[in-house]
Amino acid sequence: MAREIPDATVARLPIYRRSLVELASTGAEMVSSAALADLAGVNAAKVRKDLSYLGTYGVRGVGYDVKFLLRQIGDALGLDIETPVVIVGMGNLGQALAHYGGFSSRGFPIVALVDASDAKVGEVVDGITISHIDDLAAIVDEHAIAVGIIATPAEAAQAVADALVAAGVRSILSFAPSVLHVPETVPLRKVDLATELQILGYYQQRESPAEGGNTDKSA
Amino acid sequence: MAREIPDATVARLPIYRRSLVELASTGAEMVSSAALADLAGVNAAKVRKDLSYLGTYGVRGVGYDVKFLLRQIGDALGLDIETPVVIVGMGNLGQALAHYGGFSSRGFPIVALVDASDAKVGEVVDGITISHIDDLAAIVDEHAIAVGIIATPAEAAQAVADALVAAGVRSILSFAPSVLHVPETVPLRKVDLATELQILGYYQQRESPAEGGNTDKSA
DNA sequence: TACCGCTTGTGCACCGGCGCACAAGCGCAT
DNA sequence: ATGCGCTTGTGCGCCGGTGCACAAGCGGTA
Ligand SMILES: NC(=O)c1ccc[n+]([C@@H]2O[C@H](COP(=O)([O-])OP(=O)(O)OC[C@H]3O[C@@H](n4cnc5c(N)ncnc54)[C@H](O)[C@@H]3O)[C@@H](O)[C@H]2O)c1
Ligand SMILES: NC(=O)c1ccc[n+]([C@@H]2O[C@H](COP(=O)([O-])OP(=O)(O)OC[C@H]3O[C@@H](n4cnc5c(N)ncnc54)[C@H](O)[C@@H]3O)[C@@H](O)[C@H]2O)c1
Repeated sequence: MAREIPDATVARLPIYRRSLVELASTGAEMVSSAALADLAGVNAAKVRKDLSYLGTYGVRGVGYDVKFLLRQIGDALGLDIETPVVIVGMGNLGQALAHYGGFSSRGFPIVALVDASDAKVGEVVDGITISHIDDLAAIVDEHAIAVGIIATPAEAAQAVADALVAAGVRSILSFAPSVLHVPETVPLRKVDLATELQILGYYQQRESPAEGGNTDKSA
Repeated sequence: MAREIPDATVARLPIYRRSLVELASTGAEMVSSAALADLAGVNAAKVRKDLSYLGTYGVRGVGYDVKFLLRQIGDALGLDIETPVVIVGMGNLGQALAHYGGFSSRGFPIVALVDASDAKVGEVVDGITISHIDDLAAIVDEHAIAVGIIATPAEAAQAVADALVAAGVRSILSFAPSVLHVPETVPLRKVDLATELQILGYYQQRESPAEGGNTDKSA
Protein backbone atom coordinates (compact mmCIF):
# COMPACT_ATOMS: atom_id res chain seq x y z
CA MET A 1 0.00 0.00 0.00
CA ALA A 2 1.25 3.40 -0.87
CA ARG A 3 -0.52 5.87 1.28
CA GLU A 4 -0.54 6.04 5.05
CA ILE A 5 -4.00 6.85 6.38
CA PRO A 6 -4.29 8.13 9.97
CA ASP A 7 -6.11 5.85 12.41
CA ALA A 8 -8.76 8.43 13.18
CA THR A 9 -9.52 8.74 9.47
CA VAL A 10 -9.70 4.99 8.93
CA ALA A 11 -12.25 4.78 11.73
CA ARG A 12 -14.43 7.33 9.95
CA LEU A 13 -14.27 5.90 6.45
CA PRO A 14 -16.97 3.29 7.15
CA ILE A 15 -19.26 6.08 8.35
CA TYR A 16 -18.70 8.08 5.17
CA ARG A 17 -19.30 4.93 3.19
CA ARG A 18 -22.60 4.30 4.89
CA SER A 19 -23.68 7.88 4.24
CA LEU A 20 -22.66 7.65 0.60
CA VAL A 21 -24.58 4.42 0.09
CA GLU A 22 -27.63 6.17 1.42
CA LEU A 23 -27.00 9.16 -0.82
CA ALA A 24 -26.52 6.99 -3.88
CA SER A 25 -29.85 5.29 -3.25
CA THR A 26 -31.56 8.67 -3.46
CA GLY A 27 -30.08 9.21 -6.90
CA ALA A 28 -27.61 11.91 -5.92
CA GLU A 29 -24.57 12.00 -8.18
CA MET A 30 -22.44 14.63 -6.51
CA VAL A 31 -22.02 15.59 -2.87
CA SER A 32 -20.24 18.46 -1.14
CA SER A 33 -18.07 18.00 1.92
CA ALA A 34 -20.60 20.01 3.89
CA ALA A 35 -23.48 17.74 2.92
CA LEU A 36 -21.50 14.59 3.62
CA ALA A 37 -20.31 16.01 6.92
CA ASP A 38 -23.90 16.60 7.91
CA LEU A 39 -24.89 13.03 7.10
CA ALA A 40 -21.89 11.59 8.88
CA GLY A 41 -22.26 13.86 11.86
CA VAL A 42 -18.79 15.40 11.65
CA ASN A 43 -17.04 18.63 10.70
CA ALA A 44 -16.84 19.53 7.00
CA ALA A 45 -13.13 20.34 7.13
CA LYS A 46 -12.51 16.93 8.65
CA VAL A 47 -14.35 15.26 5.79
CA ARG A 48 -12.21 17.05 3.24
CA LYS A 49 -8.98 16.26 5.04
CA ASP A 50 -9.97 12.65 5.50
CA LEU A 51 -10.85 12.23 1.84
CA SER A 52 -7.64 13.94 0.80
CA TYR A 53 -5.72 11.01 2.26
CA LEU A 54 -7.34 8.77 -0.33
CA GLY A 55 -6.36 11.07 -3.18
CA THR A 56 -7.46 14.28 -4.83
CA TYR A 57 -10.89 13.14 -5.88
CA GLY A 58 -12.95 16.26 -5.36
CA VAL A 59 -13.72 18.96 -7.87
CA ARG A 60 -13.51 22.51 -6.59
CA GLY A 61 -16.73 24.40 -6.88
CA VAL A 62 -18.62 21.17 -7.45
CA GLY A 63 -17.94 18.49 -4.87
CA TYR A 64 -17.32 14.74 -5.00
CA ASP A 65 -18.72 12.12 -7.36
CA VAL A 66 -20.75 9.84 -5.10
CA LYS A 67 -20.20 6.57 -6.94
CA PHE A 68 -16.54 7.20 -7.59
CA LEU A 69 -15.91 8.14 -3.97
CA LEU A 70 -17.78 5.07 -2.83
CA ARG A 71 -15.47 2.89 -4.88
CA GLN A 72 -12.36 4.64 -3.61
CA ILE A 73 -13.35 4.21 0.01
CA GLY A 74 -14.25 0.60 -0.64
CA ASP A 75 -10.83 0.04 -2.14
CA ALA A 76 -9.06 1.69 0.76
CA LEU A 77 -10.92 -0.51 3.22
CA GLY A 78 -10.28 -3.60 1.15
CA LEU A 79 -13.96 -4.16 0.46
CA ASP A 80 -13.38 -4.85 -3.21
CA ILE A 81 -13.05 -8.49 -2.29
CA GLU A 82 -15.17 -10.45 0.15
CA THR A 83 -13.65 -11.27 3.52
CA PRO A 84 -14.88 -14.55 4.98
CA VAL A 85 -15.58 -14.60 8.71
CA VAL A 86 -15.80 -17.30 11.36
CA ILE A 87 -17.70 -16.88 14.63
CA VAL A 88 -16.32 -18.72 17.66
CA GLY A 89 -18.76 -19.33 20.49
CA MET A 90 -22.40 -19.89 19.54
CA GLY A 91 -24.13 -18.82 22.72
CA ASN A 92 -26.56 -15.91 23.01
CA LEU A 93 -24.40 -13.45 21.24
CA GLY A 94 -22.94 -15.81 18.64
CA GLN A 95 -26.43 -16.87 17.58
CA ALA A 96 -27.55 -13.26 17.20
CA LEU A 97 -24.50 -12.43 15.14
CA ALA A 98 -25.00 -15.47 12.93
CA HIS A 99 -28.57 -14.44 12.19
CA TYR A 100 -27.61 -10.90 11.38
CA GLY A 101 -27.48 -10.10 7.67
CA GLY A 102 -25.59 -6.85 8.01
CA PHE A 103 -22.19 -8.50 7.78
CA SER A 104 -22.63 -10.38 4.52
CA SER A 105 -24.18 -7.37 2.89
CA ARG A 106 -21.13 -5.32 3.78
CA GLY A 107 -18.57 -7.70 2.38
CA PHE A 108 -17.99 -9.91 5.42
CA PRO A 109 -19.89 -13.17 4.81
CA ILE A 110 -20.06 -15.53 7.77
CA VAL A 111 -18.89 -18.84 6.36
CA ALA A 112 -18.30 -20.91 9.47
CA LEU A 113 -19.48 -21.28 13.07
CA VAL A 114 -17.48 -22.92 15.81
CA ASP A 115 -18.10 -23.97 19.42
CA ALA A 116 -16.49 -26.18 22.05
CA SER A 117 -19.68 -27.69 23.42
CA ASP A 118 -20.79 -31.04 22.05
CA ALA A 119 -24.33 -29.89 22.60
CA LYS A 120 -23.85 -27.15 20.00
CA VAL A 121 -21.67 -28.92 17.46
CA GLY A 122 -23.76 -30.26 14.61
CA GLU A 123 -26.58 -27.81 15.15
CA VAL A 124 -27.49 -25.78 12.09
CA VAL A 125 -27.77 -22.02 12.43
CA ASP A 126 -28.83 -19.92 9.51
CA GLY A 127 -27.83 -22.63 7.08
CA ILE A 128 -24.41 -23.25 8.56
CA THR A 129 -23.53 -26.30 10.63
CA ILE A 130 -21.63 -25.59 13.83
CA SER A 131 -18.20 -27.21 13.85
CA HIS A 132 -15.93 -28.17 16.71
CA ILE A 133 -13.20 -25.80 17.79
CA ASP A 134 -10.64 -28.55 17.29
CA ASP A 135 -11.28 -28.38 13.56
CA LEU A 136 -10.68 -24.64 13.46
CA ALA A 137 -7.41 -24.75 11.54
CA ALA A 138 -8.86 -26.93 8.80
CA ILE A 139 -11.96 -24.75 8.53
CA VAL A 140 -10.02 -21.52 8.33
CA ASP A 141 -7.82 -23.02 5.68
CA GLU A 142 -10.66 -24.46 3.65
CA HIS A 143 -12.70 -21.26 3.48
CA ALA A 144 -9.72 -18.91 3.39
CA ILE A 145 -11.14 -17.20 6.47
CA ALA A 146 -9.54 -13.85 7.25
CA VAL A 147 -11.46 -12.62 10.27
CA GLY A 148 -12.37 -14.34 13.53
CA ILE A 149 -15.11 -13.10 15.85
CA ILE A 150 -14.79 -14.19 19.48
CA ALA A 151 -18.11 -14.62 21.29
CA THR A 152 -17.06 -17.00 24.03
CA PRO A 153 -16.91 -16.36 27.77
CA ALA A 154 -13.96 -14.23 28.86
CA GLU A 155 -12.11 -17.19 30.38
CA ALA A 156 -11.87 -18.93 27.02
CA ALA A 157 -11.11 -15.82 24.96
CA GLN A 158 -7.32 -15.90 25.10
CA ALA A 159 -7.17 -19.58 24.18
CA VAL A 160 -9.56 -18.96 21.29
CA ALA A 161 -7.52 -15.97 20.14
CA ASP A 162 -4.39 -18.10 20.16
CA ALA A 163 -6.16 -20.80 18.18
CA LEU A 164 -7.43 -18.27 15.66
CA VAL A 165 -3.97 -16.82 15.17
CA ALA A 166 -2.45 -20.29 14.86
CA ALA A 167 -5.10 -21.20 12.32
CA GLY A 168 -4.05 -18.28 10.16
CA VAL A 169 -6.79 -15.76 10.74
CA ARG A 170 -5.54 -12.28 9.91
CA SER A 171 -7.57 -10.11 12.23
CA ILE A 172 -9.83 -10.53 15.24
CA LEU A 173 -12.93 -8.89 16.67
CA SER A 174 -13.65 -9.82 20.29
CA PHE A 175 -16.76 -9.38 22.41
CA ALA A 176 -15.27 -10.98 25.48
CA PRO A 177 -14.60 -8.61 28.38
CA SER A 178 -10.94 -9.47 28.78
CA VAL A 179 -7.51 -8.34 27.76
CA LEU A 180 -6.20 -10.29 24.79
CA HIS A 181 -2.64 -10.64 23.63
CA VAL A 182 -2.03 -11.27 19.96
CA PRO A 183 0.98 -10.80 17.66
CA GLU A 184 1.61 -7.29 16.37
CA THR A 185 0.73 -8.44 12.89
CA VAL A 186 -2.84 -9.33 13.84
CA PRO A 187 -5.14 -6.32 14.12
CA LEU A 188 -7.44 -6.72 17.09
CA ARG A 189 -10.52 -4.75 18.02
CA LYS A 190 -12.79 -5.33 20.93
CA VAL A 191 -16.32 -4.42 21.83
CA ASP A 192 -17.24 -4.52 25.48
CA LEU A 193 -20.83 -3.65 26.15
CA ALA A 194 -20.57 -3.59 29.93
CA THR A 195 -17.65 -1.19 29.66
CA GLU A 196 -19.70 1.08 27.43
CA LEU A 197 -22.46 1.21 30.01
CA GLN A 198 -20.02 2.04 32.77
CA ILE A 199 -18.57 4.89 30.73
CA LEU A 200 -22.07 6.21 30.21
CA GLY A 201 -22.58 5.92 33.94
CA TYR A 202 -19.76 8.33 34.62
CA TYR A 203 -20.99 11.07 32.33
CA GLN A 204 -24.55 10.55 33.40
CA GLN A 205 -23.86 11.08 37.07
CA ARG A 206 -21.67 14.03 36.19
CA GLU A 207 -24.51 15.41 34.16
CA SER A 208 -21.96 16.62 31.67
CA PRO A 209 -22.33 16.35 27.90
CA ALA A 210 -19.54 14.74 25.92
CA GLU A 211 -20.19 12.15 23.29
CA GLY A 212 -16.63 11.70 22.16
CA GLY A 213 -14.17 8.90 22.42
CA ASN A 214 -16.07 6.32 20.49
CA THR A 215 -13.96 5.84 17.48
CA ASP A 216 -10.62 5.43 19.09
CA LYS A 217 -9.06 2.23 20.36
CA SER A 218 -6.06 0.48 19.04
CA ALA A 219 -5.18 -0.21 15.46
CA MET B 1 -16.26 17.89 44.22
CA ALA B 2 -16.53 17.98 40.50
CA ARG B 3 -13.14 16.53 39.81
CA GLU B 4 -12.58 16.59 36.09
CA ILE B 5 -11.51 13.21 34.72
CA PRO B 6 -10.20 13.12 31.14
CA ASP B 7 -12.27 11.14 28.63
CA ALA B 8 -9.44 8.76 27.89
CA THR B 9 -9.12 7.96 31.57
CA VAL B 10 -12.85 7.43 32.05
CA ALA B 11 -12.77 4.92 29.21
CA ARG B 12 -10.07 2.95 30.98
CA LEU B 13 -11.57 2.92 34.47
CA PRO B 14 -13.91 0.01 33.68
CA ILE B 15 -10.90 -1.98 32.48
CA TYR B 16 -9.02 -1.32 35.69
CA ARG B 17 -12.09 -2.23 37.61
CA ARG B 18 -12.40 -5.55 35.84
CA SER B 19 -8.75 -6.31 36.51
CA LEU B 20 -9.13 -5.38 40.17
CA VAL B 21 -12.16 -7.60 40.60
CA GLU B 22 -10.12 -10.46 39.21
CA LEU B 23 -7.23 -9.61 41.52
CA ALA B 24 -9.48 -9.39 44.55
CA SER B 25 -10.85 -12.83 43.83
CA THR B 26 -7.34 -14.23 44.04
CA GLY B 27 -6.98 -12.78 47.51
CA ALA B 28 -4.48 -10.07 46.62
CA GLU B 29 -4.72 -7.09 48.95
CA MET B 30 -2.26 -4.70 47.35
CA VAL B 31 -1.31 -4.10 43.75
CA SER B 32 1.40 -2.03 42.09
CA SER B 33 0.77 0.16 39.08
CA ALA B 34 3.04 -2.13 37.08
CA ALA B 35 1.03 -5.23 37.96
CA LEU B 36 -2.28 -3.53 37.26
CA ALA B 37 -0.93 -2.14 34.03
CA ASP B 38 0.00 -5.64 32.96
CA LEU B 39 -3.46 -6.97 33.70
CA ALA B 40 -5.16 -4.08 31.96
CA GLY B 41 -2.81 -4.16 29.00
CA VAL B 42 -1.62 -0.58 29.32
CA ASN B 43 1.40 1.46 30.35
CA ALA B 44 2.25 1.65 34.06
CA ALA B 45 2.72 5.41 34.02
CA LYS B 46 -0.71 5.74 32.46
CA VAL B 47 -2.24 3.70 35.24
CA ARG B 48 -0.68 5.94 37.86
CA LYS B 49 -1.75 9.11 36.11
CA ASP B 50 -5.27 7.79 35.59
CA LEU B 51 -5.63 6.82 39.23
CA SER B 52 -4.22 10.15 40.34
CA TYR B 53 -7.30 11.83 38.89
CA LEU B 54 -9.41 9.96 41.42
CA GLY B 55 -7.24 11.08 44.30
CA THR B 56 -3.97 10.24 45.99
CA TYR B 57 -4.81 6.69 46.94
CA GLY B 58 -1.50 4.94 46.40
CA VAL B 59 1.24 4.36 48.96
CA ARG B 60 4.78 4.91 47.72
CA GLY B 61 6.94 1.89 48.00
CA VAL B 62 3.87 -0.31 48.45
CA GLY B 63 1.16 0.20 45.85
CA TYR B 64 -2.62 0.47 45.95
CA ASP B 65 -5.12 -1.23 48.24
CA VAL B 66 -7.19 -3.41 45.92
CA LYS B 67 -10.53 -3.20 47.70
CA PHE B 68 -10.23 0.48 48.44
CA LEU B 69 -9.31 1.27 44.85
CA LEU B 70 -12.19 -0.84 43.64
CA ARG B 71 -14.60 1.22 45.70
CA GLN B 72 -13.11 4.49 44.53
CA ILE B 73 -13.41 3.54 40.89
CA GLY B 74 -16.93 2.30 41.46
CA ASP B 75 -17.83 5.61 43.02
CA ALA B 76 -16.29 7.59 40.19
CA LEU B 77 -18.29 5.58 37.66
CA GLY B 78 -21.45 5.91 39.70
CA LEU B 79 -21.69 2.18 40.28
CA ASP B 80 -22.51 2.62 43.96
CA ILE B 81 -26.16 2.67 42.97
CA GLU B 82 -27.90 0.42 40.47
CA THR B 83 -28.77 1.93 37.11
CA PRO B 84 -31.94 0.45 35.56
CA VAL B 85 -31.85 -0.17 31.82
CA VAL B 86 -34.47 -0.57 29.10
CA ILE B 87 -33.82 -2.36 25.81
CA VAL B 88 -35.73 -1.09 22.78
CA GLY B 89 -36.04 -3.53 19.87
CA MET B 90 -36.32 -7.20 20.76
CA GLY B 91 -35.03 -8.78 17.58
CA ASN B 92 -31.92 -10.93 17.30
CA LEU B 93 -29.68 -8.57 19.17
CA GLY B 94 -32.21 -7.39 21.72
CA GLN B 95 -32.97 -10.99 22.71
CA ALA B 96 -29.29 -11.78 23.14
CA LEU B 97 -28.77 -8.73 25.28
CA ALA B 98 -31.81 -9.54 27.42
CA HIS B 99 -30.47 -13.02 28.10
CA TYR B 100 -27.05 -11.76 29.02
CA GLY B 101 -26.34 -11.66 32.73
CA GLY B 102 -23.24 -9.48 32.49
CA PHE B 103 -25.19 -6.25 32.75
CA SER B 104 -27.10 -6.90 35.95
CA SER B 105 -24.00 -8.24 37.62
CA ARG B 106 -22.20 -5.00 36.83
CA GLY B 107 -24.84 -2.69 38.23
CA PHE B 108 -27.03 -2.24 35.16
CA PRO B 109 -30.11 -4.42 35.65
CA ILE B 110 -32.40 -4.73 32.66
CA VAL B 111 -35.81 -3.88 34.02
CA ALA B 112 -37.88 -3.42 30.87
CA LEU B 113 -38.07 -4.57 27.26
CA VAL B 114 -39.84 -2.67 24.50
CA ASP B 115 -40.76 -3.31 20.87
CA ALA B 116 -43.06 -1.85 18.23
CA SER B 117 -44.23 -5.14 16.76
CA ASP B 118 -47.52 -6.56 18.04
CA ALA B 119 -46.03 -9.97 17.45
CA LYS B 120 -43.40 -9.31 20.12
CA VAL B 121 -45.40 -7.34 22.66
CA GLY B 122 -46.60 -9.60 25.45
CA GLU B 123 -43.89 -12.17 24.89
CA VAL B 124 -41.84 -12.95 27.99
CA VAL B 125 -38.07 -12.88 27.70
CA ASP B 126 -35.95 -13.82 30.66
CA GLY B 127 -38.78 -13.13 33.04
CA ILE B 128 -39.68 -9.75 31.60
CA THR B 129 -42.75 -9.10 29.51
CA ILE B 130 -42.17 -7.08 26.35
CA SER B 131 -44.09 -3.81 26.37
CA HIS B 132 -45.18 -1.58 23.53
CA ILE B 133 -43.05 1.38 22.56
CA ASP B 134 -46.03 3.67 23.03
CA ASP B 135 -45.88 2.97 26.75
CA LEU B 136 -42.21 3.90 26.95
CA ALA B 137 -42.64 7.10 28.92
CA ALA B 138 -44.74 5.41 31.59
CA ILE B 139 -42.31 2.51 31.85
CA VAL B 140 -39.27 4.74 32.16
CA ASP B 141 -41.01 6.73 34.81
CA GLU B 142 -42.23 3.73 36.76
CA HIS B 143 -38.85 2.00 36.95
CA ALA B 144 -36.77 5.17 37.15
CA ILE B 145 -34.89 3.97 34.10
CA ALA B 146 -31.69 5.88 33.42
CA VAL B 147 -30.23 4.14 30.37
CA GLY B 148 -31.79 3.14 27.07
CA ILE B 149 -30.28 0.58 24.72
CA ILE B 150 -31.31 0.87 21.09
CA ALA B 151 -31.41 -2.42 19.19
CA THR B 152 -33.81 -1.55 16.43
CA PRO B 153 -33.12 -1.26 12.69
CA ALA B 154 -31.24 1.88 11.70
CA GLU B 155 -34.33 3.47 10.17
CA ALA B 156 -36.15 3.50 13.49
CA ALA B 157 -33.17 4.49 15.62
CA GLN B 158 -33.61 8.26 15.55
CA ALA B 159 -37.28 8.05 16.40
CA VAL B 160 -36.51 5.69 19.24
CA ALA B 161 -33.74 7.96 20.50
CA ASP B 162 -36.14 10.89 20.49
CA ALA B 163 -38.70 8.85 22.37
CA LEU B 164 -36.12 7.76 24.94
CA VAL B 165 -35.00 11.32 25.53
CA ALA B 166 -38.59 12.52 25.79
CA ALA B 167 -39.30 9.74 28.26
CA GLY B 168 -36.53 11.01 30.49
CA VAL B 169 -33.76 8.50 29.91
CA ARG B 170 -30.42 10.06 30.86
CA SER B 171 -28.03 8.27 28.53
CA ILE B 172 -28.20 6.04 25.46
CA LEU B 173 -26.25 3.15 24.00
CA SER B 174 -27.05 2.43 20.36
CA PHE B 175 -26.28 -0.59 18.20
CA ALA B 176 -27.95 0.80 15.13
CA PRO B 177 -25.60 1.73 12.28
CA SER B 178 -26.76 5.31 11.93
CA VAL B 179 -25.91 8.80 13.08
CA LEU B 180 -28.09 9.86 15.97
CA HIS B 181 -28.80 13.36 17.19
CA VAL B 182 -29.55 13.84 20.87
CA PRO B 183 -29.38 16.82 23.22
CA GLU B 184 -25.94 17.70 24.58
CA THR B 185 -27.09 16.70 28.02
CA VAL B 186 -27.66 13.09 27.01
CA PRO B 187 -24.45 11.09 26.75
CA LEU B 188 -24.58 8.80 23.72
CA ARG B 189 -22.30 5.94 22.76
CA LYS B 190 -22.51 3.84 19.66
CA VAL B 191 -21.39 0.32 18.88
CA ASP B 192 -21.34 -0.54 15.22
CA LEU B 193 -20.13 -4.04 14.51
CA ALA B 194 -20.03 -3.72 10.74
CA THR B 195 -17.91 -0.61 11.10
CA GLU B 196 -15.51 -2.48 13.35
CA LEU B 197 -15.08 -5.17 10.72
CA GLN B 198 -14.42 -2.61 8.01
CA ILE B 199 -11.75 -0.96 10.12
CA LEU B 200 -10.11 -4.33 10.61
CA GLY B 201 -10.29 -4.80 6.87
CA TYR B 202 -8.11 -1.78 6.27
CA TYR B 203 -5.29 -2.82 8.57
CA GLN B 204 -5.51 -6.39 7.43
CA GLN B 205 -5.06 -5.66 3.75
CA ARG B 206 -2.00 -3.52 4.39
CA GLU B 207 0.43 -6.35 4.60
CA SER B 208 3.50 -4.72 6.07
CA PRO B 209 2.94 -3.65 9.68
CA ALA B 210 5.87 -1.31 9.09
CA GLU B 211 8.04 -0.29 12.00
CA GLY B 212 6.58 2.98 13.18
CA GLY B 213 3.22 3.73 14.68
CA ASN B 214 1.42 0.71 16.01
CA THR B 215 1.82 0.51 19.71
CA ASP B 216 -0.82 -0.96 21.95
CA LYS B 217 -2.51 -3.91 20.22
CA SER B 218 -3.56 -5.45 23.48
CA ALA B 219 -6.03 -4.07 25.91
C1' DT C 1 -12.56 36.69 -22.71
C1' DA C 2 -13.30 38.34 -18.10
C1' DC C 3 -15.72 37.77 -13.98
C1' DC C 4 -18.19 35.59 -10.14
C1' DG C 5 -19.80 32.28 -6.88
C1' DC C 6 -18.92 28.06 -4.91
C1' DT C 7 -16.15 24.23 -3.03
C1' DT C 8 -11.91 21.93 -2.43
C1' DG C 9 -7.33 21.20 -0.33
C1' DT C 10 -4.28 22.48 3.28
C1' DG C 11 -1.26 25.51 6.39
C1' DC C 12 -1.36 26.47 10.97
C1' DA C 13 -2.14 26.95 15.73
C1' DC C 14 -4.24 24.63 19.50
C1' DC C 15 -5.36 20.75 22.49
C1' DG C 16 -5.63 16.36 24.63
C1' DG C 17 -3.20 12.27 25.44
C1' DC C 18 1.05 9.60 25.99
C1' DG C 19 4.97 7.83 28.29
C1' DC C 20 9.76 8.66 29.79
C1' DA C 21 12.23 9.79 33.56
C1' DC C 22 12.98 11.43 38.06
C1' DA C 23 12.28 13.38 42.60
C1' DA C 24 9.43 12.48 46.64
C1' DG C 25 8.07 9.37 49.99
C1' DC C 26 7.17 4.94 52.45
C1' DG C 27 8.58 0.66 54.97
C1' DC C 28 11.88 -2.41 56.44
C1' DA C 29 16.40 -4.08 57.83
C1' DT C 30 20.34 -3.18 60.27
C1' DA D 1 18.62 6.35 63.61
C1' DT D 2 20.29 5.67 59.21
C1' DG D 3 20.25 3.84 54.84
C1' DC D 4 18.31 1.20 51.07
C1' DG D 5 15.08 -0.58 47.82
C1' DC D 6 10.80 -0.03 45.91
C1' DT D 7 6.78 2.52 44.10
C1' DT D 8 4.08 6.56 43.54
C1' DG D 9 3.00 11.09 41.55
C1' DT D 10 4.00 14.25 37.98
C1' DG D 11 6.80 17.62 34.98
C1' DC D 12 7.81 17.82 30.39
C1' DG D 13 8.55 17.17 25.59
C1' DC D 14 6.35 14.83 21.75
C1' DC D 15 2.73 13.45 18.62
C1' DG D 16 -1.60 12.78 16.46
C1' DG D 17 -6.04 14.91 15.81
C1' DT D 18 -9.02 18.96 15.13
C1' DG D 19 -11.08 22.76 12.92
C1' DC D 20 -10.53 27.59 11.40
C1' DA D 21 -9.49 30.24 7.67
C1' DC D 22 -7.94 31.13 3.19
C1' DA D 23 -5.84 30.65 -1.31
C1' DA D 24 -6.40 27.76 -5.34
C1' DG D 25 -9.24 26.19 -8.83
C1' DC D 26 -13.54 24.86 -11.38
C1' DG D 27 -17.98 25.82 -13.89
C1' DG D 28 -21.12 28.89 -15.48
C1' DT D 29 -22.47 33.50 -17.29
C1' DA D 30 -22.37 37.71 -19.82
N1 LIG E 1 -24.97 -12.00 25.14
C1 LIG E 1 -24.74 -10.70 25.17
O1 LIG E 1 -25.62 -9.91 24.91
C2 LIG E 1 -23.41 -10.19 25.53
C3 LIG E 1 -23.26 -8.85 25.81
C4 LIG E 1 -22.01 -8.35 26.15
C5 LIG E 1 -20.93 -9.19 26.18
N2 LIG E 1 -21.09 -10.47 25.92
C6 LIG E 1 -19.90 -11.32 25.94
O2 LIG E 1 -19.88 -12.15 24.82
C7 LIG E 1 -19.41 -13.42 25.17
C8 LIG E 1 -20.45 -14.44 24.84
O3 LIG E 1 -21.64 -14.14 25.53
P1 LIG E 1 -22.87 -15.12 25.47
O4 LIG E 1 -23.98 -14.48 26.20
O5 LIG E 1 -23.12 -15.53 24.05
O6 LIG E 1 -22.35 -16.37 26.31
P2 LIG E 1 -22.89 -17.87 26.25
O7 LIG E 1 -22.47 -18.51 27.50
O8 LIG E 1 -24.32 -17.86 25.90
O9 LIG E 1 -22.14 -18.53 25.04
C9 LIG E 1 -20.79 -18.85 25.07
C10 LIG E 1 -20.54 -19.95 24.06
O10 LIG E 1 -19.15 -20.14 23.91
C11 LIG E 1 -18.91 -21.53 23.87
N3 LIG E 1 -17.53 -21.77 24.30
C12 LIG E 1 -17.02 -21.78 25.55
N4 LIG E 1 -15.71 -22.03 25.53
C13 LIG E 1 -15.37 -22.16 24.23
C14 LIG E 1 -14.15 -22.43 23.57
N5 LIG E 1 -13.01 -22.58 24.23
N6 LIG E 1 -14.16 -22.50 22.22
C15 LIG E 1 -15.30 -22.34 21.55
N7 LIG E 1 -16.48 -22.08 22.11
C16 LIG E 1 -16.51 -22.01 23.44
C17 LIG E 1 -19.91 -22.14 24.79
O11 LIG E 1 -20.12 -23.49 24.45
C18 LIG E 1 -21.14 -21.28 24.51
O12 LIG E 1 -21.90 -21.81 23.46
C19 LIG E 1 -19.08 -13.36 26.64
O13 LIG E 1 -17.71 -13.08 26.79
C20 LIG E 1 -19.90 -12.21 27.13
O14 LIG E 1 -19.27 -11.58 28.22
C21 LIG E 1 -22.31 -11.01 25.59
N1 LIG F 1 -28.10 -8.96 15.26
C1 LIG F 1 -26.84 -8.60 15.27
O1 LIG F 1 -25.97 -9.41 15.53
C2 LIG F 1 -26.45 -7.22 14.94
C3 LIG F 1 -25.12 -6.96 14.70
C4 LIG F 1 -24.71 -5.66 14.39
C5 LIG F 1 -25.64 -4.66 14.36
N2 LIG F 1 -26.94 -4.93 14.61
C6 LIG F 1 -27.87 -3.83 14.57
O2 LIG F 1 -28.73 -3.92 15.68
C7 LIG F 1 -30.01 -3.54 15.31
C8 LIG F 1 -30.95 -4.67 15.59
O3 LIG F 1 -30.54 -5.83 14.89
P1 LIG F 1 -31.40 -7.14 14.92
O4 LIG F 1 -30.65 -8.17 14.18
O5 LIG F 1 -31.79 -7.45 16.29
O6 LIG F 1 -32.67 -6.69 14.09
P2 LIG F 1 -34.10 -7.39 14.08
O7 LIG F 1 -34.77 -7.00 12.83
O8 LIG F 1 -33.97 -8.82 14.40
O9 LIG F 1 -34.85 -6.73 15.30
C9 LIG F 1 -35.29 -5.41 15.27
C10 LIG F 1 -36.44 -5.29 16.29
O10 LIG F 1 -36.76 -3.92 16.46
C11 LIG F 1 -38.17 -3.79 16.48
N3 LIG F 1 -38.50 -2.44 16.07
C12 LIG F 1 -38.56 -1.91 14.83
N4 LIG F 1 -38.91 -0.63 14.86
C13 LIG F 1 -39.10 -0.31 16.16
C14 LIG F 1 -39.50 0.86 16.83
N5 LIG F 1 -39.73 2.00 16.18
N6 LIG F 1 -39.60 0.81 18.17
C15 LIG F 1 -39.35 -0.31 18.84
N7 LIG F 1 -38.97 -1.47 18.25
C16 LIG F 1 -38.85 -1.46 16.93
C17 LIG F 1 -38.67 -4.82 15.53
O11 LIG F 1 -40.02 -5.16 15.81
C18 LIG F 1 -37.70 -5.99 15.81
O12 LIG F 1 -38.18 -6.79 16.84
C19 LIG F 1 -29.97 -3.18 13.84
O13 LIG F 1 -29.80 -1.78 13.72
C20 LIG F 1 -28.74 -3.88 13.37
O14 LIG F 1 -28.14 -3.19 12.29
C21 LIG F 1 -27.35 -6.20 14.89
